[in-house]
Amino acid sequence: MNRKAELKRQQIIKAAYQAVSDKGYEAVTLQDIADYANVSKGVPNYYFQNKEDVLAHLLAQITERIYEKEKEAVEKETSAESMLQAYINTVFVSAEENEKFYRVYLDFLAQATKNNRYREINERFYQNCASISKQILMQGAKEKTFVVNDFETAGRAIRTMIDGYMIQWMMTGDHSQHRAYKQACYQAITSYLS
Amino acid sequence: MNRKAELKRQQIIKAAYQAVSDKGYEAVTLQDIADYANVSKGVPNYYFQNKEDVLAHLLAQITERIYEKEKEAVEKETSAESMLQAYINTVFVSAEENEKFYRVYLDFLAQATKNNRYREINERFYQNCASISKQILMQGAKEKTFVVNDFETAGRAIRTMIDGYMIQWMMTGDHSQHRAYKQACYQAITSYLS
DNA sequence: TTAGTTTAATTGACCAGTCAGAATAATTTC
DNA sequence: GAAATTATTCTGACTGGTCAATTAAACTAA
Repeated sequence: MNRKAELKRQQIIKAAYQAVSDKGYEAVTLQDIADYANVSKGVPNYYFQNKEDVLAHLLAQITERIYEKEKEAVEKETSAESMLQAYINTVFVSAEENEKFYRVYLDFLAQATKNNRYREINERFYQNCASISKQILMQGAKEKTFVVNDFETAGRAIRTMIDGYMIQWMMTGDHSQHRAYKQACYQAITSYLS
Repeated sequence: MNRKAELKRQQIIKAAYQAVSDKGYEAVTLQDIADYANVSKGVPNYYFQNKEDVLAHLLAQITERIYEKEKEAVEKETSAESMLQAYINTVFVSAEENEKFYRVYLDFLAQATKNNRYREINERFYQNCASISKQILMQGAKEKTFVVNDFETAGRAIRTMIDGYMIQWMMTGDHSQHRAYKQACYQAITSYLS
């Protein structure tokens, strides 16, 4: 019952993810989302308040999932360096997944400047990312692997470089450069932290 | 004659800039652009092929102007450190101008993943930025102020951090943090280069 | 049967681009 | 230098199309 409804909602969110990735945030229609989910046009409106509601759930879900993956990967490691490496590896999973995610995420970031709901969801994501960075940095400080004055500042710097490199990679439109950007990102961060 | 037409085109591009900043890339209509320019609906279509053409000219113009300002500011300086400082100062001009520019620019970046014309214009902008970074880094290497292995890599890293910090600042929605983000950006770059 | 779910049809709104004709500016002619 | 002619620019109604959201009808499974 409620379980089945939850599955349906998942189905719609997943379809919305694919649809936004293919067509872009604004271009996407409820019809598209319904088509990708193999349901009729009315269904998304039945399970969600409106189009924005579907998309807000989508943003919340993809950022939450990314965070959980990152957290899990980092917590498996023990040394600061391997934690950082695991973090970067999880962020730069693969060209295909990264392109899909950042196409959608970038669209939401652009919207977030005018939409408080998206901004809040993203704010939570940033804070989650900051908590991961802090974990890595504290380990690094303990080991004396990294030189850290202020955890807050350094944590922000890490996410800055990740997002910055990812966007630049996106703009090249060249999947084969994925590995190179990942390494450049890792080196920029370690260079910053030493 | 041709001069007058050019003024009119400028008027429309300027109006489009304001309109996109206020309403967002996709939400903006030709009617909005006409309204902001105080002309009737047909005028943008008279001076440009279509809506996308107006917006492509807008992107080309704002990126070109930013580049020219940055270049001019950097070339006034002589030491690597002051060049870098001048660069950052020009990027982080003021909260108001930065918000306006990045609101629009971020919208275009999101579009660029699906629009080759925008991607190419942005690519040119990236290359222009890279040439500025290179100028600073070469001076830094000569002075031995900065440690640089690869100009290409370091140049990209600089722009990465600038864009990353600017986006994070945008997401805070807090104008009063502008100065803090500027300094954080400067410190991250110098820290990376030493 | 009936509550939950899905489909199909409808409504009302919006928009890009077109175009015919109006208005204005430039040029020519006498 | 005024009138006539031509070129340029502007206007806004109109077209064809799209869309979100609503509604009512149909289906389904307990």
